[in-house]
Amino acid sequence: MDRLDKKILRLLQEDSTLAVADVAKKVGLSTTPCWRRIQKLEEEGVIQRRVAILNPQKINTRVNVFVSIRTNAHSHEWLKRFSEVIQEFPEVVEFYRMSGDVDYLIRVVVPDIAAYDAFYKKLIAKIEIRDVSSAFAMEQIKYTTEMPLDYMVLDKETNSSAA
Amino acid sequence: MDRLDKKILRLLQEDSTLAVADVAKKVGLSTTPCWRRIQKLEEEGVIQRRVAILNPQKINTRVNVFVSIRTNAHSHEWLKRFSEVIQEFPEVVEFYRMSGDVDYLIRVVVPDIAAYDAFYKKLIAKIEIRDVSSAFAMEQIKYTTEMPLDYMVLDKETNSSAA
DNA sequence: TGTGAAAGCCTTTAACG
DNA sequence: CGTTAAAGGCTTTCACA
Repeated sequence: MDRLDKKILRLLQEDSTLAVADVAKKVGLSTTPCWRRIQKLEEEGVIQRRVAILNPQKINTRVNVFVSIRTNAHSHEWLKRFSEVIQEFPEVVEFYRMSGDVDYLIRVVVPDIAAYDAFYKKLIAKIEIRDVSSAFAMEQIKYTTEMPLDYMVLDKETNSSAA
Repeated sequence: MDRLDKKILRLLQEDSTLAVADVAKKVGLSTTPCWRRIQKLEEEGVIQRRVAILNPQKINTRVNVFVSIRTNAHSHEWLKRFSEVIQEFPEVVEFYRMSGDVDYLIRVVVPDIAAYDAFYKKLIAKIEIRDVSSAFAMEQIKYTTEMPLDYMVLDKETNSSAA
């Protein structure tokens, strides 16, 4: 991966409907090499997928809840079961194993507090959890799927050659 | 929005490279009406954008940090400034105003703890914050841009008519 | 690796039930 | 609102530098 791949990724992270020819123009390439690069980035799994991002307002999932979970069952078995349970819920859009005093953190999207309560009841009915604490977001000020590309490790461009 | 729009959204949330004809087939429509529906969903802003999702591993942003922020400057001015500062950082991918004892919650993506420390220093150099506490994720178990569509409010399908 | 052009597929429009 | 079919554009491939 080099500077041009990075430019391509930057563009496609913003808008994946861009035509290959347009991407090519913007990065200063003609279509075929640009197409080949995009292809390669997909094969290598750098580009994982292309998706439509929906407006949460319009689909009635405007409330974000962060749920901190503590457990005493630190077994592999419990985590496996917990994982499976969580994956089943489409309301859970993010799920992290944490360091520190909280064991797991999940982000849940729902229309309102009542729906969160229903979700919560369904969750604790399915698996035993020592301690759950919920924090409600009043407002989502920023949300993006664009990752910073500043940390990308680029191949040394010692000259014009590459692998 | 009706049941068919919902199906279309479900498909495009998963994979926006699907050809209109394929979407049409899957929802049991022919291409033109399906195309018109997708067009409308975009115009109405239900579909906000189409983006490429990158693999965090490959672009060296595998570490997620959740930063809880408390402030005593509860003024509109302070929030405006804070917002602007945060938006500037590509490492901040989510930003919420919270209820409860934490005022703001942000998710930061970086390659490692050292990079987080550098980010942290840049942040506090730019704006005064009363209290910052960082929680590191050891593992991202689930991350999806797919929102649950179960809460969507559908038009009453009393018969076959619509607006 | 890059260029330019040809082939084929998809999107988009139009004409019509 | 649905269908079928034609037009135009984009992706993808190929031959070549």
